[in-house]
Amino acid sequence: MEKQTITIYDVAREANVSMATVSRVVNGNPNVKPATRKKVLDVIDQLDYRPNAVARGLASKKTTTVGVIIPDVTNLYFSSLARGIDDIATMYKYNIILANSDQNNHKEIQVLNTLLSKQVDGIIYMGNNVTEELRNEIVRSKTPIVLAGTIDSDQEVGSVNIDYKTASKEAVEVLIANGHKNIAFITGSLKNTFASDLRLEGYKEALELAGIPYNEKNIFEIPLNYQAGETVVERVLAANLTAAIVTDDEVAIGLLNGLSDKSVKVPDDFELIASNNSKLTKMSRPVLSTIAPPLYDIGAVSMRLLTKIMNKEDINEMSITLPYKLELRQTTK
Amino acid sequence: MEKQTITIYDVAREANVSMATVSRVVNGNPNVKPATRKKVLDVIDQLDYRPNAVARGLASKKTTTVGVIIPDVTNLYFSSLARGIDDIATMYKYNIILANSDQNNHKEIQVLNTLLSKQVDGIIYMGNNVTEELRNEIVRSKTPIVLAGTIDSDQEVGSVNIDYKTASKEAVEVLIANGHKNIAFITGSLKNTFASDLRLEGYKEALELAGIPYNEKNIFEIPLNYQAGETVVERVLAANLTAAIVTDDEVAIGLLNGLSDKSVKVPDDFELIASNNSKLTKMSRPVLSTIAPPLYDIGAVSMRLLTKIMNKEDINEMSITLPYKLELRQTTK
DNA sequence: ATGAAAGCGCTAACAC
DNA sequence: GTGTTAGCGCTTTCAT
Repeated sequence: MEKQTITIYDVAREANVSMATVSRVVNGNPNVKPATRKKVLDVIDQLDYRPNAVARGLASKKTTTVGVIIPDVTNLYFSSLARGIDDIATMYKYNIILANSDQNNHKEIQVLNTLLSKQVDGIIYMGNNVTEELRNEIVRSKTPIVLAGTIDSDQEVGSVNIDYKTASKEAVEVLIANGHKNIAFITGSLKNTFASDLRLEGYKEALELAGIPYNEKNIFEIPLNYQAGETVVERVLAANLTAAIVTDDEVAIGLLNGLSDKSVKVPDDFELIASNNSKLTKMSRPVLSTIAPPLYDIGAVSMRLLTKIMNKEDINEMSITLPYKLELRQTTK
Repeated sequence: MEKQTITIYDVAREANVSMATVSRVVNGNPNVKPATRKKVLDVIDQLDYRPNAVARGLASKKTTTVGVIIPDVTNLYFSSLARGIDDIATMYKYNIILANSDQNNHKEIQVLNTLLSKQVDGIIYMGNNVTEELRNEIVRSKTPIVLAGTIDSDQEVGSVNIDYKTASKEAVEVLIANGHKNIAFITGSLKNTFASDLRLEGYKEALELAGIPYNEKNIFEIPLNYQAGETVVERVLAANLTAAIVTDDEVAIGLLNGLSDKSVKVPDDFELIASNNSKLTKMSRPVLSTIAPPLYDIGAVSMRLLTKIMNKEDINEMSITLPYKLELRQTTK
C-alpha cells in the first residue's frame, strides 16, 4: 500500500465545495462564509490534510524559503548570525536552506546556482567578499539578496554591518592610551578576509593620530583558526610587540593561551582585544576584551531587510550600519 | 519588464527537439544521441536555462532536500554534526533546510510539520529525546528519518551514536584510578538531556565496580551553558568533591574557569573530564580532557544512512554505534 | 461568497 | 533515440 497523499481536491469533495474555496480557507482569504470555512476546516482536520508547499510554490512562484550561504556553521561568528537569521525567518514564515561555502569562490557559485534552481525567494550571503563572478550571477538572477556581516562596494544590494573601521580605531586607541606603541594587527589574509582592509585602516588611523609610525612588520596575516593564534605568539613576541588587536575570536583565544604558555602576563605585560564578541570571548582566562558587534542582530536585521526587499517595500537605506560596543574586560588594563 | 523565466519548453523549441529530450539531457539520461545532446546543451547554455527544481519536485515527488532539526546552531556540539550532515548531503546532491528547535517540543512539532509540508525527502533530527507526539507525527508521515547523536528506544528509526554509557564509565574509571572517590556528575536536567541517563548509568557502574557508594548529592542538574558551569563550582566544592565528569563542553569550561578563579589547581586539586570534544575543549588552560565522540562523523554517517533509507537500500543495522576515544589532556593527571 | 478552468515547469509512462 | 501526453497539487484570474 503506497502513501496516499490527500490533496486539496479530496478536501473539496468531502466538504462539498470547490478547490478554490479550500485554497481560500487554507490561505486565510477572508472571502469565505464562516460556515463554509468551518466545514472545510473540519474536513481538513478529519482527513489530516497538509498543504503541499511544492505545488504551492510552483503555482504561486513563491517558495517561502530563503537561501543562506555561510562559510562554516561551525564558526561561532557566523552561526550566531545564522541564529538571528533563522529566528526572524521563522517569524515571517520562511524556512532557511543553509549551505556551507568554506569561503571557496567555486563552491559559492555552485551553491548559489542550486539555491536559485530551488527557487528561493531571497538569499542571505555571509562571507568575506563578493567576487565579481558571484555578483554577476546574483544580479542576473534578480533574486533579492542581502549581505550579512559582509561588506560590498555595491550600495545597491542590501547589507548589514557595523562600522568596522571606527571600531578598530577605537580599540587601538584604547591600547595606545594604555601606553602601547608597538601594537600587532593580527588578521587573516588581507586580500580575502572580511573587512580586514577597513579594520586595518582604523588601525592605521589610530596610530597616525597618536603620532606612532606605521610599521608593516606589525601586521600578521595568518590562517583564521585557534592553532594559528597559538603559533603566532612567538613571532609577535620576537617583534617586541606588547599589544594586539585580533580580527578573529578563535585566533584571539589562541594568542592569549599561547601567551600564557610563555608566561607572558596578560594584561600586565601584554594587552589584546578581540573583534567579534562571540561567546568564546567570555570563556577564556583572563576574559577577553573585545569589540562587540551585535551578532544576533546583524543576522536578524539582515533577514528583516530581506523580507522587505522580497515584499518590494520601500527601503530608505540598503546599507545598514548597526552600533557596536567596546567590551573592555580582562585582557586590557 | 518582468523576469521572463526560460523553461524546458523554450529550450526544446530552440533546439528543435521535444521537452522530453531536453529533460533527458538535463537528467543525464543516456538515451540521447550525442549530437542531439550537444545541440540541446548548446541551447541551454545560450539561453542560460536553469532547471526549476520546484517543478521537478512536484512532478517527480522528490525534492532533493532534507530537513535538519537542530536545537541551536550556535551550540558547537550540534553545529559540528550539522557540518558533517551538510557535507555528505552536498555530496549526494541534497540540500538542507535547517531549523532551530531550542529543544522545545512545541517548536519541534511545528518545525516537523513545515518540513513535511515542504516535502523534504528525509529528516535528520538532533535533540535530547524524541517525544511520543513527535514520534507519532514522524511515523505517520512515513518520511525517512534518522536521529543524529540522539538516542531513541525505537530501533526502527535510523540513529547514529556512540556508546555513551561505556564512554562515561571509562571516563569515571580514569578518575577513580587517579584516586578520586568523590566524583561529581554534572549534567542538564536528567529528564530532558540527551543521553544523560545512559551516561549516569555508566557513572554508577564505574563507582560500583570500584566499591564506591553512589551518592545522589553528587549529581548536579544544571542549565547547559557556560555560566551555569562557572556557578556550580561553589556547590561542587562545598560538597567536598575532587573530580567531575561533565556532559557538556561549555559547562566544562565554565567549571574549569570557575575552579581556577577559586585558585583550585587543576588537575592537582581537582580533575575533570568533558564529554563532547567540541573545539572548545582545546581552547582552555589547562586543556580539557574529554570523551571524544567523532562529531563530524556522527553527522556524516547519519546523512549517509538517510540517503540509504531514502533510496530504499537494504540496511543491516538502523542503530549505528560509532567508536569514540578518551582524550586525556591536562585536566586529568 | 463560490466555482470553473487554465496553467505553473517539469517528469514519466507510453508510443513510435 | 525521440515525441506525445497526461498529470504532479496548487494558485489565480474570471465568471457568476
